[in-house]
Amino acid sequence: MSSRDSAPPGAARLPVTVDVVALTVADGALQVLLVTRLVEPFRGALALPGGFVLPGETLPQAAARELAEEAGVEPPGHLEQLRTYGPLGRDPRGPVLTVAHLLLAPAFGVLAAGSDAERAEWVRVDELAGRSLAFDHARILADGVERARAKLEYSTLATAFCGAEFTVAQLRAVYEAVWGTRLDPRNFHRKAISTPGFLEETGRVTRGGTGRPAVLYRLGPAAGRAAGLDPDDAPASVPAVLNPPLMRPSAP
Amino acid sequence: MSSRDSAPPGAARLPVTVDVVALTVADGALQVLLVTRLVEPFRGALALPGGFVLPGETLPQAAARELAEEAGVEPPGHLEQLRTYGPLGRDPRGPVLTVAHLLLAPAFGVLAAGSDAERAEWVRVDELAGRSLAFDHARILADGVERARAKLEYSTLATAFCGAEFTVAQLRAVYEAVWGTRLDPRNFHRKAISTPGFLEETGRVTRGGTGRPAVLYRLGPAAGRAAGLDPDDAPASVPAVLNPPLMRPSAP
DNA sequence: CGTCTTCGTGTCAACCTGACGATAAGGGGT
DNA sequence: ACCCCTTATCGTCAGGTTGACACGAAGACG
Repeated sequence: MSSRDSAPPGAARLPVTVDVVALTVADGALQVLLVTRLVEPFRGALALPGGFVLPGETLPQAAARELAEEAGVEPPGHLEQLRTYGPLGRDPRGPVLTVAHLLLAPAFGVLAAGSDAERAEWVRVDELAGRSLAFDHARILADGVERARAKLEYSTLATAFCGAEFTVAQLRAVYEAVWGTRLDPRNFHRKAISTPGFLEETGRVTRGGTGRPAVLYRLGPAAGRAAGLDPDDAPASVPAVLNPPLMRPSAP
Repeated sequence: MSSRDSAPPGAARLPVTVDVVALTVADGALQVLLVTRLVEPFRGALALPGGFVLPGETLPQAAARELAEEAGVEPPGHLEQLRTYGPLGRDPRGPVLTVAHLLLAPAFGVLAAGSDAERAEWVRVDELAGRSLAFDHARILADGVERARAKLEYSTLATAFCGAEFTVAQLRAVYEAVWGTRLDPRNFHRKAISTPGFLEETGRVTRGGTGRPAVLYRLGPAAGRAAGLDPDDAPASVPAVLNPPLMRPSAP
């Protein structure tokens, strides 16, 4: 018998949460926003920011609200859905479905925790090896990092880690931090410049830094800018303009 | 205040469904399994097979059960999660969360609908242009097809459409059907053969067909075979062994 | 005015792709 | 047995892309 009847007979009504893997690049390293849990279960453990979806909320809205509550700011950057986990075997209190999201953003400061808010902080991903997270958040984080690494290969998403204007060297630093590798500056420069629609010259250059000044670019027309908090968060929102892709080096 | 308390205060408990984009290649075309709805809403309309998640079920279990109920068979092939579609604005009865899945399988027969079961049938994707599906299933289907097209580029998933043993020409036919393009048989053969770990010779050849007999292959060791109904459906279950990828031709 | 540092351009071999010719190996008709 | 048709597999070759690396450009600093 078909089970899409108007009144689901034995259908489960599940509590639904959103968890956010918020990544940024700072100090030359990939960092993730984590909170210290103040309540059971997993009290005192590190966890991804997140919480229950409220009635009348869309998923991106819930993700943005939780980020705002726990980091204290309206986060910029690119937000996309990552994957759904559950509902069994991931919360000791019972079945819970969680829709994980991925946020790629320029470094932004987190508000010091006020009163009962969970304390949020940036943690270097490479220093999390071995440390355990609450729930199944270690796996969700691993999936998010892998998604980010893969997306840099064939999309222009690396620019989501940069500000509005950036140099080719800053963009390269993003790739190096996310992939954990070193890239040849000259070859990277050639690929970035020669990819049509990737970078758009602003006409301005950096000033005051050490070494020769660098030309400033912004994200070119080929990429759909500002996927931001698009309520209809399209999966193909970032087109694959890097064709052929910029591949991460496999073996050293 | 943090909202991951043990008793969610105003947290929504949502009905959750799974919908399955089941794709196969038959008659040289990409086809999708659709059912005709027998109940409101969208009575009489075409829809993806799917239904409510039952208590105590995992998501892949629910997807497999719905497929079995509506197609009448235990489907083989590769099942993976596609994406979750938000609770708002997609079902006239109210908020419903649906976790869409993607099944890539060799052609299998669907049981003629028994009694009250919805009638399931294979429909060519290219003949669906313009026709509308129930709920937001048109968009889910589009996302699933796009995911399948993209995955063929850098993974060995095309073999999920084939049986245990197949020829290079059959594999090429899968690419041509999914991408809707023609590929040069000689260049495709070279790429498929020269990719390490992709194909493994069985030592046997086809018999009886027209033309020169072809060598039979099976999926090589580089790919994690049988992602099937893995309860812990890993997202990175299919490694990117096609490096550099096999790119679909862009513009003629 | 050197020197240091980083930015940007050029060069070159190795590799990969797309286009396409050539050969191999069956089946079917005469 | 032979020709012909079809499909599979192997080669060849020009053009584009990558990785490695030399070299000039342009500011900061002593």
